[in-house]
Amino acid sequence: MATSPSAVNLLPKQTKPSYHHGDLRRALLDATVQLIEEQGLEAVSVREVARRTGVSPGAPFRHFQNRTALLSAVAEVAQERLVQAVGESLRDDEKADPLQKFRAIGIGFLRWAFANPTHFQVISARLEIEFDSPTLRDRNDELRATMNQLLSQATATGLLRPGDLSRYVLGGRALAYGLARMHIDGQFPSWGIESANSLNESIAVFDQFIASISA
Amino acid sequence: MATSPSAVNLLPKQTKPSYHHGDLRRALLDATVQLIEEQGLEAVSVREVARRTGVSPGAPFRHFQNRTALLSAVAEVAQERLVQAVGESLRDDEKADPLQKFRAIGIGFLRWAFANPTHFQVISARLEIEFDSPTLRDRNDELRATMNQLLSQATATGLLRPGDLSRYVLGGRALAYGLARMHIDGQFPSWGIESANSLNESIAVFDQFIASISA
DNA sequence: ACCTGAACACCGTTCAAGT
DNA sequence: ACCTGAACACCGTTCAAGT
Repeated sequence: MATSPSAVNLLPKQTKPSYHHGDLRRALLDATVQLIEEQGLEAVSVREVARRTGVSPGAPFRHFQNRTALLSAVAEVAQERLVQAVGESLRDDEKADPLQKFRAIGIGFLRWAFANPTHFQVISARLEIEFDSPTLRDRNDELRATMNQLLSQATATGLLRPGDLSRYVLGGRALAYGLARMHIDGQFPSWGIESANSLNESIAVFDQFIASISA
Repeated sequence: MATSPSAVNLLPKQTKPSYHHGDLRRALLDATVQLIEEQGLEAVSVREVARRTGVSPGAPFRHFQNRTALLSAVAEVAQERLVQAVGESLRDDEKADPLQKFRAIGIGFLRWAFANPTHFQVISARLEIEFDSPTLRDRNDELRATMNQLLSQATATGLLRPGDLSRYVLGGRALAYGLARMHIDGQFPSWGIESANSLNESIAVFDQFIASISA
């Protein structure tokens, strides 16, 4: 109750919270996300984040080793949500056949990336810089294993066109990743696709890929 | 002859060229590329580029409006080379069938991107920031038109699986783009693929895509 | 016409000193 | 234990002054 922002009954003169016991780390992450949403990734400076959070320029360095670590932490949170969204998309199609489940992973990825372009951009930027954290690697391994299994099952039930399974997996992943990147890079307009339609079009492209690799 | 760097017969004491008539613009571009190759995109500062070129901190601004414009100019050169490489790849397969030509475009793209990761990264970074130059848009339109034609012909000659042509085109492009991005992002190792093998594997994935969309 | 070099307003990061 | 605020070495960019 004491940490709740709505608990303003005592000491109303304390306008700026001192964060001396509050959750500065979380506040910094929130401010960073908001700053990215307002001004883009490039505009993120540790000083500006500190300013928005009402602390001194040096304060963030008690919680994050450097600017990269701050952005990396934002990416970590974002990736957690992405993985969760993909997982939910998979669970929504629980009764579907293996190939439809494989599709659900890709569609879940696309839906989330298009709905959260800022977060996807941070994830993507992290990949560009950081040489994989162990948690990230584990999650990748897990998801890849799931996709491989699904395609094995699809093969067993005669749903899949013959071919190298892990190359279908990598292909699906690269396709979804490429579409999402093209979106955040603003490439769709120059491909004759209005922004409003880019998710639908991307899903259609992915669906045609799924149809192509069907038996 | 006066502008040739090998014409060092007169005035050997003039160790640092003054660039007062030389091609400072080109020298700055070269220094930028070299800096990116040595230290990465993030390390590019206008001041460091100026330092390496032997000019004052303000000099580059006579040739480029700002840091972004400098990087953008590097990207422009890079993109020219990419387009040229793709064109050559296409011409190498002049006698091939339409679908093989379509394949040649994708493979040419992949080969170039993997052989020139630095340049590809700059191109990709530019897309992230700049809202398409007219030249870029034209080149995109042209290439897309070519790919569409090829798939039309492939359909006419019964080589292509039924489906939406422009979605195959977009799919092929997104797939190649995604694979190239995964490479420069260093994602292949965490996909169980050694860096040395990532081009071959990417080509194999793309080839399996081509096979999938074959009739 | 093209470059210098000082100047300004910023940054990331560190670290003693405060609470 | 956690934050402040001064300090340092950078940056991007501008602009008078030099050649």
